[in-house]
Amino acid sequence: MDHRAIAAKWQEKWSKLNLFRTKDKSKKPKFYNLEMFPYPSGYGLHMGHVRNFSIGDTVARYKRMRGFNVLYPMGFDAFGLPAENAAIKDKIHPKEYTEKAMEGLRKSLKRVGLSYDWKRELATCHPEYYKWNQYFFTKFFEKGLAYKKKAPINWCPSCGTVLANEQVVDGKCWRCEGKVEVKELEQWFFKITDYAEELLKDVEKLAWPDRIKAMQRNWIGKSEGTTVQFKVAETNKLLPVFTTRVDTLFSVTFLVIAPEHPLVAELIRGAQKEKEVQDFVRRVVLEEKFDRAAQDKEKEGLFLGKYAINPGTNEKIPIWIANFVLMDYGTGIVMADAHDARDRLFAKKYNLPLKKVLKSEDGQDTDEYGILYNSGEFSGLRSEEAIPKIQEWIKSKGAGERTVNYKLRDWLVSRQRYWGTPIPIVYCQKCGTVSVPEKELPVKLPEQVEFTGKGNPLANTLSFVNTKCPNCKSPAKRETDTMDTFVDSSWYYLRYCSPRNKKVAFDAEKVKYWLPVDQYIGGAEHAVLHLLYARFFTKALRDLGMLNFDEPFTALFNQGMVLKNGEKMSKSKGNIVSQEEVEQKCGIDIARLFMLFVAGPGKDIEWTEEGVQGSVRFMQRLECVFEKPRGEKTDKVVESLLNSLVKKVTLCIESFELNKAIVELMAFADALEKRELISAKVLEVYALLLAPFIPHIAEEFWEKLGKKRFVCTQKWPKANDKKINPALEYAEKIIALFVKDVQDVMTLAKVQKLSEISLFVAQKWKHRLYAQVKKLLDSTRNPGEILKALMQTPLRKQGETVTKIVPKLVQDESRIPEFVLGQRKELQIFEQAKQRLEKLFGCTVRIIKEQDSNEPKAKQAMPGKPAILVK
RNA sequence: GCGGAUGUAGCGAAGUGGUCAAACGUGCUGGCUUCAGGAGCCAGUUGCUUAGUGCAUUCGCAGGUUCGAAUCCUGCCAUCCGCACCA
Repeated sequence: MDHRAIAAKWQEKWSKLNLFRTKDKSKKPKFYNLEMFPYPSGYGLHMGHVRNFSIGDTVARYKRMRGFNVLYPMGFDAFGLPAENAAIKDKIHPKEYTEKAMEGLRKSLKRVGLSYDWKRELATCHPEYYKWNQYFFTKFFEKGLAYKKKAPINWCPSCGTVLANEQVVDGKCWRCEGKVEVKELEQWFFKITDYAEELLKDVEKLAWPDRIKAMQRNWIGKSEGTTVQFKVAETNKLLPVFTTRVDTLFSVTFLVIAPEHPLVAELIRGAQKEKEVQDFVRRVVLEEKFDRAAQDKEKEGLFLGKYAINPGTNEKIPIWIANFVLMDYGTGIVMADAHDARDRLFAKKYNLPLKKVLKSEDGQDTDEYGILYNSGEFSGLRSEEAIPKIQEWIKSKGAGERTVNYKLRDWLVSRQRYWGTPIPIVYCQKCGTVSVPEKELPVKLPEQVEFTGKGNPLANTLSFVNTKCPNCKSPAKRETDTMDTFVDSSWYYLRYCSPRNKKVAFDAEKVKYWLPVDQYIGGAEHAVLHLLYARFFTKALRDLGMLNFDEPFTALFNQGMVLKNGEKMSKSKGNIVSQEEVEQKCGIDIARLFMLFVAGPGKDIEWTEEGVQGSVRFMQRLECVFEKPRGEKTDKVVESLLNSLVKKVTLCIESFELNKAIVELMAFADALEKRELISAKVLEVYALLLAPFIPHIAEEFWEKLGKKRFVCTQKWPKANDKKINPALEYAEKIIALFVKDVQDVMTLAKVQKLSEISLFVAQKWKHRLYAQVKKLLDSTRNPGEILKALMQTPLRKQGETVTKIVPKLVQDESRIPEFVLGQRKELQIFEQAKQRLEKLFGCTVRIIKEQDSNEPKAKQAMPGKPAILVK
């Protein structure tokens, strides 16, 4: 088979007939299946992408066959730094670079045979798209959700721009891994902190991987505690301190303030230590923030020469500044006590007093929750009791209150780069900061700019900077920062519902129909970046009255990476296996099949030639199977296997266990190879089941079977689930078990005597009986006849009978049904079971009543027990 | 330190209280077929043993619950990921 030709053939047919175009109206239930859209980097598609998208495509195709109206779109996250860096380096305009890359990516994606609705394609760098980024920005601005402030921010010198907190990893830039510095700059922020509580709370509602949910919770970092106001001695100044351990209040012997805290300057103004403190602050602050945060960093501090009053003890305690206190957590001031390891270290170094106030139940020193002493009226209380009481007491004194603190910071969205959405703000001397009204949007990115690699090209483009105030029409200047590209990806899933609409960002009716996304698929690298921002956007737009749901992605699946030689594929390591290469070598269906088969879709996999060979062989076997002569009738065994195959494959896809589904499909090919009687009907159903996994080849098979239209538009097969008497079913299961053993014994041991078989079976039965009886009692209404048969079965090796065991299992005797049925009825059940077994196994089954065995032992063991013999 | 996961043949990976631990794939060993093969078929791949059956051991380690545990509970150990001087 020429896999490349087949793939091309069917891709063309699908596309010609717009087979995957999605309608916005349908009587079918909707299913929004979405993959994180790719960044068009110009390096093309590698197997990591192919795996990711194949998983989504398999689900989409399956859901379509199951009768869902499936929205399965694709687009490009097209703004971003690499395009701009290419412009500086290779003198290609970012627009050109990006369009080229998208063109290449689009072609590659189509060659993978992914069933996207390409009519809905979008690219975030097009003005028709980013216009709405700007629209949302102005709405956020009006509502106070977007604001500008001067703050110390993360600056990446190599990217020449600021970064959000989420984009700093280990003190390094998430993109270029360059060292991040701290700068004081005026920047635009989105007020994501307003949603901290809701973002945290709603994590519980999500059908997301635990890992991702934990990371989100962790990032939001809620901690409940107390803000205590420490009065500066001999003044009315208050120093607010956040603590989670207010039970150690009476242990506080000094305060420590972050050096860059604005109150520091105020405290020392005019004091004799002023100069010394300023020098210290300058030195510490100049140190890079992320070096300073290193755990093994030597703790350094300086006494300010001032004192505060501990509201617990009313004692005068010294105020220090130190490098280990973080400005951006809590209030930037900590109360230092003897029950914190860091504070103790610091106190030791500078000879500060310490005072213990906690001990454990057994009188030992402890830093954990314990029993208070030396704590005034709270002595003797346990920490858990003391905390709320101290909070109350402090509140009544006006010296503080219960507070909740979050680690989450506001989202810094300004970027000093060209290739992004211009922030739609104008600075007017008269009117101040003015947002651009909707009718003047989009503020287009000027194309005639110079890429020098120094500074923001927009800031150097006067024709862009100089404008008129939208209010008063007097000369004004534009904001030259662009938006973080994560703004683009925070709402693209809404745009897919109406991608060409020029009047609104998204058609409310259509969004109401399609959203939220039923299945989102993507890598774990966006655990706190994109996923948190998108959640925030959804909630913010809801509060602007534009959406009526709280969470954008109901279910999330993290696919694993594709490794080569144990490492993630990357350009720099030179271990990229490209889509093109694989398509040439073995065909895209085989590659897809391999990646879905080799491990669960959530695990990392290694790309190996040997592994792919397995899929090649399976494909060859499939070809043989589909070329076998076909009859009218089908082997009964095949029919039964097919029925259970349908059930299993359906179940596996539903639970994202695509690897297991393929295992079942492989096993069925084996069975077909060994059988002679196969009807066309069986192969048709088989082709349907294969279709989501190997879409092109399955179409080819379908055609070979003489079927019209497409396999991918057919209905998913239904398993034949006949309702049967549960008692009968049970008898059948037991007999099936019997039959298997008898077969084993007879074929392997070549033993003819039934008594020997009985012995063998009886031994094997013991443990099975427990299970069966247990299940029987749980699941069957009237299992008397079978139970009786079971209970009469002696278990000779252990000298036990079922009768002895059953009461142990069931305390409630009443649950054991009465045995009203006699021997004759019992045989009748076996007779019925026999008939069904014959169907099932396609062989002759005879019921034999044991008589006249020569072996006395066996006779004793199996008195008159019906057995089944297979021929 | 906090949080999340994972631990089963040489490797990848099934099995999550009971028919059988190791399906399926790959690798390796032997045999058959072939001019040849990076092709196909058959057998084997924890140990002892058999003409065939069988017996013992085994799911990171140690306990516990159960008639019965890879599976449930407790405690350790190892690996991976995220956060971290978070007060």
